[in-house]
Amino acid sequence: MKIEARLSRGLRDLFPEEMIPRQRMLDVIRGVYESYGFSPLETPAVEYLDVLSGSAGEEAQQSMFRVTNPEEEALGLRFDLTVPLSRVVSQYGQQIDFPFRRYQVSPVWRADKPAPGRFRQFTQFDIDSVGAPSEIADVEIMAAMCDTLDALQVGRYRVRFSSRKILNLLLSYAGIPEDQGVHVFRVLDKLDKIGLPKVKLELTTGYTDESGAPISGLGLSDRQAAQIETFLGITGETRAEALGKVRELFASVEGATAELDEIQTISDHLEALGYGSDRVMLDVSIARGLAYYTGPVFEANLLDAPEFGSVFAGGRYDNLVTRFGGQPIPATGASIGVDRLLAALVHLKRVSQPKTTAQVLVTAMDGSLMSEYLAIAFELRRAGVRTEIHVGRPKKLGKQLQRADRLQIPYVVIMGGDEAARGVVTLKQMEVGREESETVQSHEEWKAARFGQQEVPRTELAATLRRLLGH
RNA sequence: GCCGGCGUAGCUCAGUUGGUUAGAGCGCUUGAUUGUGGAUCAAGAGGUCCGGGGUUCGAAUCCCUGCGCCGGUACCA
Repeated sequence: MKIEARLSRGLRDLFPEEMIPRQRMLDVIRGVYESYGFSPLETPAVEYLDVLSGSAGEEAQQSMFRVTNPEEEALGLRFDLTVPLSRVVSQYGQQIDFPFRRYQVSPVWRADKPAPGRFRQFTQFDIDSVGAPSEIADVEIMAAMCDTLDALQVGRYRVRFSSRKILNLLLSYAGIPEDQGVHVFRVLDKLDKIGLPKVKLELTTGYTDESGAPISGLGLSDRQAAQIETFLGITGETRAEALGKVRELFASVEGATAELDEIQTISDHLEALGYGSDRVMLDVSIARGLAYYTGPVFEANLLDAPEFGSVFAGGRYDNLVTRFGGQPIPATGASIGVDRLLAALVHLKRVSQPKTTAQVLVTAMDGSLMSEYLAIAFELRRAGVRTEIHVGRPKKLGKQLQRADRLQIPYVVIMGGDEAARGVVTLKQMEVGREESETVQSHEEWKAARFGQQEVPRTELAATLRRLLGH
């Protein structure tokens, strides 16, 4: 019986044209993280189900992939890297040198409905400082976010930050019970997506959307909704200006001054380090859906591709390890959505997607010269040039050149009996012909022109290629 | 999860009120050109018409059902 070759929904294979820019991207991110002294950690893809779900409860488990082992224990695939980190910190507490500053790049799984740019397996690249109560740790995370986005050359971007503490002040200000906070924050988090009018309706009476689906409201009063609207309306050209308006609004709220002073400190440090309000904004409408955040929260968007949403986000979570029964350990960090960011950069045409890593193709035209072709290829490899030699069935030169063209291999080495006798090879730069083909009409002319070709003494081939490739 | 739309060649799609042997463009392979990519021309390969069941003399076409994809919405620890 024939089995159909196929993948379960939401999963995908990554071909070379996706993997090559992706690996470059991971290298760049790793470089920035290591420049801050973060160190690598790896944990298994599979964890005990109760470790993963913890206090999150049943609803957390519906989008989790479940797994069983031969002992029939209840296991699941991790859905983020923060929960495994908190497990590690709890499990090895005594042996870890705090602050534990680690990075981790790994796939995670969520059994959500797939959507454009959204898959059931995707890769996160996280940094976190665990055991770091100081707001300096938060400053570093935000600075690292900026440095990473700069290094990736993503174009214009904006990091926005706020704090759960500011949102808690909002609850006091509007007279909303603390236990309703997470629900209110969840609605506020949708502001970018659904807009203010719908947010207000969802906070109060609820509504029926365009498709006829009923959206239940939280039952806040009109007055409370109006207070929240005033709060959400706070903007400023600079962080200082926005912060001033928050101070003004919350002047009568108990404890507001101390909480807001912390934001001030973060902002001052960022300013001193050159992370100005053009890149890092204070935006009090940033809520982040996750319930576990306790302090500053951050979110980065690409200004040229806003439809991709936040590509890099995080915050402070001081209580996460308490679910394992330990003492609270202050922690802060951020996570980059590798797949989403790459999709955005592809969309913006900011990454090239070659189908091969090869820089040179050594063609095999004359079977009697095969050992010479091999010698050339290995000579180039030993000189640090990524080289492919024709290993397919014997083919005409035209077919071999066609492969170089399709795979976007920039250079081709051609050597027939003629060149061999004279101790030279023909080095062809493929891009020249690609440009000239626009104007060439007849095939005879095309062949005769031999675009981008030069003869190079065999002994100088490696040095010439190294120079052309900028080594 | 819920609402709506759509499943025909590798891709994008056409296919008459249900009627012979299911088509087009692009792509692919081969050749024209046995040492030159693009263009052009010629020839060729490629299909369980998403699966299953039903109606009918006859189903890609109509009905039921399962699956998948797309859009919206909910959820997102």
